[in-house]
Amino acid sequence: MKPILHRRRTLRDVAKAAGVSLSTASNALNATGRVNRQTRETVLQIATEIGFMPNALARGLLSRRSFTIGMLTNDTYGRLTLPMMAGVSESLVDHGISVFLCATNNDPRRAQLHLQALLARQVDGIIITGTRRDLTPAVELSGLPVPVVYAFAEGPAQTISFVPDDAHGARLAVEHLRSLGRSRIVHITGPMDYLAARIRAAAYRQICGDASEVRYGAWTEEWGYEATQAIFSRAGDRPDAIFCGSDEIARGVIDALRDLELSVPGDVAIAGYDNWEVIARQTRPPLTTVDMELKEVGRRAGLAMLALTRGEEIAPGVVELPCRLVIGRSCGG
Amino acid sequence: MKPILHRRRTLRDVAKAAGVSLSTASNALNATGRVNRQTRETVLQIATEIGFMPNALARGLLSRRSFTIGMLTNDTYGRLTLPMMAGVSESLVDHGISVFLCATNNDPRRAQLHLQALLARQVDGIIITGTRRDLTPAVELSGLPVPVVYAFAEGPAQTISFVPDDAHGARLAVEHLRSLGRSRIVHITGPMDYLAARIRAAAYRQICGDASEVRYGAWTEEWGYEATQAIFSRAGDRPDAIFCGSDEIARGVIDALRDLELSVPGDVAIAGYDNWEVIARQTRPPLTTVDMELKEVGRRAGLAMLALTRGEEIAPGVVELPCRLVIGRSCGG
DNA sequence: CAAATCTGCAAAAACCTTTTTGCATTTCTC
DNA sequence: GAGAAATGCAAAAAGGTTTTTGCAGATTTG
Repeated sequence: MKPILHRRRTLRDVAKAAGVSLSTASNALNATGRVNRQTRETVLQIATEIGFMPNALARGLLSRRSFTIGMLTNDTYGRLTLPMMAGVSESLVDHGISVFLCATNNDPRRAQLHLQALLARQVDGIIITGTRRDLTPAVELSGLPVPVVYAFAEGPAQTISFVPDDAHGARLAVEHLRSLGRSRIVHITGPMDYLAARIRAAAYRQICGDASEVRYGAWTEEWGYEATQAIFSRAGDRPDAIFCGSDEIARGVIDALRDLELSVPGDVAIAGYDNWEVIARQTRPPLTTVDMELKEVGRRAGLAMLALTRGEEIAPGVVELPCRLVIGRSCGG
Repeated sequence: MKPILHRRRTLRDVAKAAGVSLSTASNALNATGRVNRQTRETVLQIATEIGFMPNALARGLLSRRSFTIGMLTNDTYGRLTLPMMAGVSESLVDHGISVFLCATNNDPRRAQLHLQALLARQVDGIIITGTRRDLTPAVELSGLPVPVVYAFAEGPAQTISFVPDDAHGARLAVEHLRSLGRSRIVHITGPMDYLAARIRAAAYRQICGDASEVRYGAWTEEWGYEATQAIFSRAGDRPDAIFCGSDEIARGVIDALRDLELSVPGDVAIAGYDNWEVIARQTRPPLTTVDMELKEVGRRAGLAMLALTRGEEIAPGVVELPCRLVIGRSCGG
């Protein structure tokens, strides 16, 4: 298939058709300078008639702003990136900014390649997103000629980052469980080398005090199953609630409880984390879980970027954004 | 934080530092024209020294090719888009092409907005991705000044589309089940208004003939559970295998079988569809499932786009790409 | 009514790169 | 050693837009 590539219309076409000069046509379209009302209307009408659309390349060349930004992600799966992307887009599309998405696949060489390409394209800024908040970027980013913002990843000192408030998320879940009368709550979560896991565990410990018990492992269903088996096979008091570090873990936990012939939430209440809809909503019972509001994280990062590209100053630091508790049926109440 | 925005280096800077004219500098860097070896080396060295990087905007303005493409998606969740995006990127990044990702959220107004922006940015082409192959795009795309390619969506006549070969995927699963000695296979799948569901069902029917039974419903775990309950609560022969239209359905089916105290794969073998890793691998037992090779779909779409932007001709039509069977333990064997 | 102000438009410069053309030198050929 | 060819570089044009400057003619002011 060979598409008909009719040459795109330029300002010159508009000017010629309207019988005015380039500058007048430009002024008319942008409502700048001094243009007679009648003239302006003629130009506007002709512009829409022939489908004129200003060439963003030429514009960017002149203004030294491309009205584009780059987003570098190492997420191959998309579960974190796309919601954030939606937030970024949402905050920027109305300001005429488009987003280059670059998947690095955790390959430093590829990341470097993408970065070079973005800079060559004169992006106005770069947003780095990670799959965990304590991941060092695969590429050197200091001394760039454009502002950098981190989303779902903590940048180095003197940079700006937006991350979910893990402590807040953990408190939401744990306090919800306690408000429902549960007192023997254990916490099954992911690997200890995840900063997010440690922060959530600390928040949980602060609330539950001496009664607290944290089990670090993996972000998998299997680990949730295994940990639950271990917990319920030993002697002594049995927990009446489990706060899980992810919805996948929660799912494994519920599976194990079913095999142990314990009811959820009757015998044990379960709280998840992530609000990964496909899991959370389809688990039986549907999970009560913590939503990290990734879209909002993206939106805030986009807004910060917008301010920076305008030359406004923003205080560096890590901004922690509140989470939201999604009520399912796994905690009862 | 106010970043230090040291002005980006231009070719003029290089030329001045090297003591040559703009044209010579350009020729030296691009290995065009006639340039003395010594001069060229000097220019090259200075260019790397001061970190010169040609301005893609200026380049694009001149060459009338921006070396960018736009990707329009209505997938909010990201499960389909990001793998395809990775494939698209992979086939294009080495040719110096970057990708604008635009999430339309199924909102025609937003889609139109993104489309306008892409055209203004002089993209060399547009890739449309859908969440199902029979989805009409939210925006008018005929008569565009740039080539359009569809990925995981069938475009109208005279366009180019790449989709997974649903019939092939279904055959892979069903024939695998049969090769393991299963003969009473039922098919539980999603809504009948999905073309993909109908194609897979037809392929399944062709193999199983009179013994075939298709249950259309929803792409959910719940539906899988419910359909399984219905099938096994009636009188007559019980199936020894279930071919599921999605991994989520498969999961619901397995759940139901467990409640019926039937073993998987001992009593009933289960095949899924999608190879949605988080589900497929973490189900107990891990699913044998069909992978649609989304990355390859994206890669092929990218390659087609590349050819089109070079002015090569490509025959229109729907290209169906083979699927791959991923062996888990849910079918035994 | 002369001077000052305002109005409407055009010309030209600028953004940064690539490519074509042109002009001196130098090197080769007979 | 004279004409032809090759070499090395610079100047200029082009791509599409925005913005500054300039210049007439119309209108207002004292």
